[in-house]
Amino acid sequence: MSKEITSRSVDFSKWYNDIVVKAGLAEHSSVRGCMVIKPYGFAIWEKMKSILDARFKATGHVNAAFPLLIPKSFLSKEAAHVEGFAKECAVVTHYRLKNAEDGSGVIVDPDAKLEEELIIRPTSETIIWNTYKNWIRSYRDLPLLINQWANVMRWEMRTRLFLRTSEFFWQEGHTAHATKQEAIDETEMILKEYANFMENYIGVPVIKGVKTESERFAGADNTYTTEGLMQDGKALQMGTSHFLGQNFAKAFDVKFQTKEGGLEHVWATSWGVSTRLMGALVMAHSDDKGLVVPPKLAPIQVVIVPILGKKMNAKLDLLQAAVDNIKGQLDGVSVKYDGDDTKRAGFKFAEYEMKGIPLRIAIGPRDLDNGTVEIARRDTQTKDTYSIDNVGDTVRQLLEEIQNSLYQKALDFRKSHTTKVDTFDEFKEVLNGKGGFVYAHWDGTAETEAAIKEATKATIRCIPLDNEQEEGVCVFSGKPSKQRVLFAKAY
RNA sequence: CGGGGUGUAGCGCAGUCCGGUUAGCGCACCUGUUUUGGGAACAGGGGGUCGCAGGUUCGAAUCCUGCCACCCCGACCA
Repeated sequence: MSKEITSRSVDFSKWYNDIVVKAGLAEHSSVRGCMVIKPYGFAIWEKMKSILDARFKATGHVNAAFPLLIPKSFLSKEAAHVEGFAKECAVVTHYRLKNAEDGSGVIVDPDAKLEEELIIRPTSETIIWNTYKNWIRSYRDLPLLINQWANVMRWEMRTRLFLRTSEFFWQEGHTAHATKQEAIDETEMILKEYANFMENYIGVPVIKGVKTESERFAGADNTYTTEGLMQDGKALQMGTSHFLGQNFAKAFDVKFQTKEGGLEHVWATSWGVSTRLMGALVMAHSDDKGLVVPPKLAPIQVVIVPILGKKMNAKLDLLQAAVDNIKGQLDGVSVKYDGDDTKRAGFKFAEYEMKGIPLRIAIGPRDLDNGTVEIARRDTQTKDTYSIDNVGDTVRQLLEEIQNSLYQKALDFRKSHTTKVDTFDEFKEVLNGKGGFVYAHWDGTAETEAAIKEATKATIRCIPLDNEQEEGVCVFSGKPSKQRVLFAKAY
């Protein structure tokens, strides 16, 4: 057994790391804080991308690409923005290397110092709004609905594969609108798209809500979020959508002429999801045998493994016919046939379980005699024998069942890990016990929020949208409160 | 940036305290034979600047000095 995975119950972090590495999703690179996303991991990310990209386009957005490097001065134009990001920016100071005179290798050429340093984008609002200034003149240029798929860099102190790396991949939408309401509508529309994707594709139920001021994106008037719950009872912010007000329009002086001839600053949004979603996928569904990939995101949905050997050697023609038969019935399903005769079937079973392939079809000599196949579900680890004649229908139905069942399981988990509390003792007890989401009354002040974080490490994940209004008192300060907010320990 | 730990074959490790054959083990890899319905067995084989740089010594993976890298735990964050 060369590929043992640390059990979730022993060490959740180690378990997570083991899955990511051993399922072939990603590994640490030689660059501190940066990972290599391996082909299998990237294939899943590509599926996420193509689904999201289609939705962005269906809702009127187009893709573009803006520079990786941003003049340092741009960042400082929006006060809150610079405050939020300055501490984690990588800075380019020179544009040339040269050989050291003592032959010790290559060094930075001190004569090639940049007049203005460039930062590697931690996010692109500034370079984009600097550009939008030139693109927007009239109300007829609006709305401007642009997305970019890009990598960004934030110099993190501590990193974890997919969940927090210095460089990460994401999409960032940046839109400009003529009215405040239109920008808010855009922000909320995207949030719904995100939630839909997370629930129906990744299979993770999410709470939609708005962030408190202290958790808000640097430069936003309002930040909307989708919060998922992982198997260890910690929350993961899976996507955010920001209403930027006129902050960037004012900082970069982006005005448009109205129909009536007036001159006004435009209203903005930005929104993004990142490769962090890969982490959510892992932590929501996987088990001690490895990764579990929801069928809709699986690069390979079905793997066919023949049971090779002496008995099978006499029936290779029949095997080929059976494989062709199965593949013929699975048009539109992603199928891999693994006829590698240097590895044994048992080895392959374990390997594909590690990689989370939703369905495995095994065909042995007995199956060929009986006109059957054995189909194993990755999620439930159950095996059953089915007739080969309608394997297409069977597979399609099972894939759908798996997709639904993963979501349902995650939903059940969330239900059993969501607690309403009315006292601070209860609050601490739940967080130190089973964890999960905690709904509690909060007096609405940043001081209380900070004090609770200090005392429990839990933060306000969001104030849920359409939140039930209910009179109560803050669990911490005892001051009056009109609603419960969502607390959790978070990634 | 603080605390802890680790650097020896692709991966995981032993050896380091107490210096001394040709640096060893498991997995992986290559060749062959027998196998093949849940990670095959046997036989043979290839693969090493012992993190880097100095120093001590007849002799250094091992002792000394300096440096570097990475991982884990905290503070910051999607």
